[in-house]
Amino acid sequence: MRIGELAARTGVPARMLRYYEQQGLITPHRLSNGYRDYDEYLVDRVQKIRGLVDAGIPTRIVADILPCLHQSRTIVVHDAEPGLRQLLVSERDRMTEKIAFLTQNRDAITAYIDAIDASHGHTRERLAS
DNA sequence: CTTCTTACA
DNA sequence: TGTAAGTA
Repeated sequence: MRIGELAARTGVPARMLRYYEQQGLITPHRLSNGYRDYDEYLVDRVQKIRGLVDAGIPTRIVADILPCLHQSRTIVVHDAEPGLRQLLVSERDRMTEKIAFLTQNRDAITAYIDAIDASHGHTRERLAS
């Protein structure tokens, strides 16, 4: 598929798909006309990339983690590089901290939303969200 | 009409 | 990340 379809199916802008390619996160083939040609499995791969990046993981790190997520759910590690393990451990810890941080913010926002609902009177129904 | 690259904001 | 330009 071409970039437009992949963008639509993943929700990731074509601009970012080209960017991911520059970062070495994905390597689509090229059509005779020069257009990028993405394989089906890249849909899943891009969604995983977006998940990692959205979690705040720098793309350079994502590039290291990606090969571990080799398509299927089974994690296949070819090279058990010692440096990578340590890197991932520290990244995971950062994720844990970030999750705690986000959890606090989410709860704060929830409280705020409740306050808004409360101020709008109890007779009004909330049909929209 | 979609995509490509490069470059600027 | 969005957008403009000039192509293929």
